[in-house]
Amino acid sequence: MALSAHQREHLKESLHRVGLKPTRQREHVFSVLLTKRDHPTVEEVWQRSRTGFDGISLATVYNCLESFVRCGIVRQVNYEREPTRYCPNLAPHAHFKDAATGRVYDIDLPEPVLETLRRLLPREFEPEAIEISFHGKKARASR
Amino acid sequence: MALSAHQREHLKESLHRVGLKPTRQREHVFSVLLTKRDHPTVEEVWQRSRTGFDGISLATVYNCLESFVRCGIVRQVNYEREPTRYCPNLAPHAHFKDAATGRVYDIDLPEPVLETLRRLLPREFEPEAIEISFHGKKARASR
DNA sequence: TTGCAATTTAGACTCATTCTAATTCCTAGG
DNA sequence: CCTAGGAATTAGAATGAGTCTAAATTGCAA
Repeated sequence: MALSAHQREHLKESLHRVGLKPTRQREHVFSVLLTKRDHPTVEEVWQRSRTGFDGISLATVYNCLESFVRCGIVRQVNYEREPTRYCPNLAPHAHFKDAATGRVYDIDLPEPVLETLRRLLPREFEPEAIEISFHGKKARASR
Repeated sequence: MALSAHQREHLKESLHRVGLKPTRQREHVFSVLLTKRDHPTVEEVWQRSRTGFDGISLATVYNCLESFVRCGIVRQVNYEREPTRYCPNLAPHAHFKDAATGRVYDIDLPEPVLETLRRLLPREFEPEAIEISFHGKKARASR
């Protein structure tokens, strides 16, 4: 699925802010991320990118994803030391990993909860990021 | 530093619960973890273990740590995809990683806060574990 | 003692990720 | 339209944490 004019503009500006340029590859990989937001690994992004962008290399997919993280439009998600996953959801959220399927779900994080967490820290700690991940079972078969 | 009789007994029972035996190596590695609770990596545990246990192998340190995790007396701590760290603190706690030094600090997690987090989940999610990690700067030079 | 199962060990292996060096692509200036 | 130069892309090599394998050792129970 191609990017909308709005999405393309957003990508362009975000990249520019850190001195990078939009390219065909970056646009395509970004569209892959937006199209199926299921926290894919690099390998999965690569597979998906190759249909629609013949011959795109794995190294390029690594580079593209890294540039998105650098300019702040994509987050990395790690569970233990499994392959890193990529998430274009910019709102503050936690992740829940279903042990049975391995699927990762976004869990909305209201600001007051974040504030509660920050208040746990002694004064000398100045947090820049908070990562919250749940691990467990998910009932039912809803998507 | 050697294990106290109490600690040795605790280790023995914990291992037995999952069908493992206490060994010289396991006791030594466990004492290393208890002596300096600074979330060491495997490599660091290995270095520390070799003074006091000549010739203990890296593979054994990996095995020992894995057996501790299996029987629930040690937790793994991961930041991004850096080498896994090991933590003998059993109380529910979060971690704060200081960007400047790389040091990891334990942050106490009161039960009510955990409950708040669990309540963020839709009914079909059944969490078994919650991981919380802060990342940021720490002021002052206190330990 | 002996036998046996668990543990330890060295070293080979895996695999996600990073690096390298060569090629290709844009684009601004002529 | 050309061309030069910097950025981006690429294939493949390198890295490094962690896992696996198969052989040696250990500790214990009969």
